[in-house]
Amino acid sequence: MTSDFETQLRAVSLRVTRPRLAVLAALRDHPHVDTDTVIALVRADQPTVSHQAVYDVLRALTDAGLVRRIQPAGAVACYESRVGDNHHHIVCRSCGAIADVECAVGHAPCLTASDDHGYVVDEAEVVYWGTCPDCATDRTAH
Amino acid sequence: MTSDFETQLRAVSLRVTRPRLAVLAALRDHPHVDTDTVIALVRADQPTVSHQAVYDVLRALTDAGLVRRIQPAGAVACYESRVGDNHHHIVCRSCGAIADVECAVGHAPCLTASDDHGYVVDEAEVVYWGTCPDCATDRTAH
DNA sequence: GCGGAAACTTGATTCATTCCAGAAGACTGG
DNA sequence: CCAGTCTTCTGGAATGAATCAAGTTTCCGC
Repeated sequence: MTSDFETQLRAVSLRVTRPRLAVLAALRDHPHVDTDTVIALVRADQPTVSHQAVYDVLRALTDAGLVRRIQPAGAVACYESRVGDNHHHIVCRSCGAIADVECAVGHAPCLTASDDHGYVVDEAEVVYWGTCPDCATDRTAH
Repeated sequence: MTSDFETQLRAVSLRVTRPRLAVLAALRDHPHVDTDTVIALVRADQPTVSHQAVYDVLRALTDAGLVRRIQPAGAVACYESRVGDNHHHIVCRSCGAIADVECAVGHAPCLTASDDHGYVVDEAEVVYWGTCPDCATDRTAH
């Protein structure tokens, strides 16, 4: 598993360092975490890692395509390690929880813009907004 | 036109003030502007308006549903006055320009999550990422 | 092992956004 | 038309995620 991360890093020509392995491990175990949480998780394993290193690593991994950065409006940036499978997210308006949603159609016919204004579109991102089960229960229970 | 804004404000039980009218006018004339630009546009008409008032007004108008807040990942918040017509946006990765896209299908069949994880979904937001014509030209011309 | 380059540490800085207290302005009932 | 009341606005300070900068350490090919 650790060696798996190592393989991933080498595949994109990135050096294998402890902070990077720790970040990848943290994201594997905790999907949809914000930067602060990543820092805390990494430090549980490697206490001397600076927050700057985590920001740096997350940027490097995002640029390399190993992790994906998601940032719903009004929330801080979150990261996840699932990439390349075209899935989307549901965000709770109340508590900010994020859940994965498989792309309903796979080949995404609906995600071709009707009028692209001359833009070259390379990705369509879908965010569903709603209320998560916990918050819905709270509201009903009042 | 000004009286039109006044009618809109009264319809949602908001007081009619100069800053609010100026913000609505600015958004009508300039779609997809960030907060700083709104402040500049408002001050062109009402030089004494504080930045805090603009933030306050934008929040009030957003809560009331008169304007819509959009915030693509990695960009500051932008606002637009088109609401209620279920349109989406194309964002240029290079320069951040935003263009409107009509909803391709109207009733949005593709925007029903395949597995909602128990969430109550009330909105599906679509953001297309790509390159705008200007940036595409620059890149080709090199 | 060794040299060069990428990555990390520490600390300060930026900038959008929010918080706060007091003053001003807008609506309601008389 | 006028006073009272409550929302809204002004001005200034504070917050916090994210970035920048300089110097040191670590990694990798040779």
